[in-house]
Amino acid sequence: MGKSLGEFEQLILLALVRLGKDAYGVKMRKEIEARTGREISAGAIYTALERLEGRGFISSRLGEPTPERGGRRKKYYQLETDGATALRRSYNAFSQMAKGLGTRLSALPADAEPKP
Amino acid sequence: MGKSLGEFEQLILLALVRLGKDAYGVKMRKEIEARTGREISAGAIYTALERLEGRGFISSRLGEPTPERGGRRKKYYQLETDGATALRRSYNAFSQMAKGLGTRLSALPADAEPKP
DNA sequence: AATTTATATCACAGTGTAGTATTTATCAGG
DNA sequence: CCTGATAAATACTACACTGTGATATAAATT
Repeated sequence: MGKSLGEFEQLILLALVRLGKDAYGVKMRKEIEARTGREISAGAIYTALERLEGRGFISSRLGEPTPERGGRRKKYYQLETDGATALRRSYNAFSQMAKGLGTRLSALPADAEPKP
Repeated sequence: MGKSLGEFEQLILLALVRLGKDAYGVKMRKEIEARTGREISAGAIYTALERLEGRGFISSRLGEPTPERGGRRKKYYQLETDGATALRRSYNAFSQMAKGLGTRLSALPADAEPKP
């Protein structure tokens, strides 16, 4: 596809930005679920993260083990230049397309009516 | 995938809402290109439109021939209930995830810095 | 060893896209 | 009025990339 992001990838990068230095898989998943109300399988996150890293959009480092009842170490992610660019583009594209439609969108429970 | 929309599909539905009764392939394409600055092949639009119609998200009707130097008839699209629901969801998800990040996103030319 | 936290792998369906082709209309010349 | 040229628009094809659930591993603590 090249430079652009899928919808899910967008959400992941947004979660990453939101969480800042505390961005790792499990937490991103919870963040997205909490904010969007949509359920996400664990696997989906990691697959997407790997692909994003493969494209150089994000980078990762392993965290130190924390004494919180054991468990595997966290893998923290950081947004890279190309990822930031792509995210900004997606964000702008969406904003430009949605600009001025706020009301019409929130008020679309049934079908769309062009003008009253 | 079920109910959710891809990024491109979002843009198409947003274009559709924007254009209202004047929403047909060529015009949607121009609208998206004009607003997002990103080039789109003609084929991409129609493939996506067909799939969206297949899912019942939109419906279409053929327009009458117009005397504007000939050419095939336009196919006008309309947003259906399910499509409106899906679009609203996508929109809300994105908004929720991006909420408060406006500044941080616009100001991400290079790489991300969590906090100064 | 059992339990917990977290990430990894797989495989298949769905979406994105460019490139090429086809259809349908009008226009101009004869 | 036919007929070929031209214009406008949509359709088809094929392949790469993304979305996703299911299942499996791994690494740490108790």
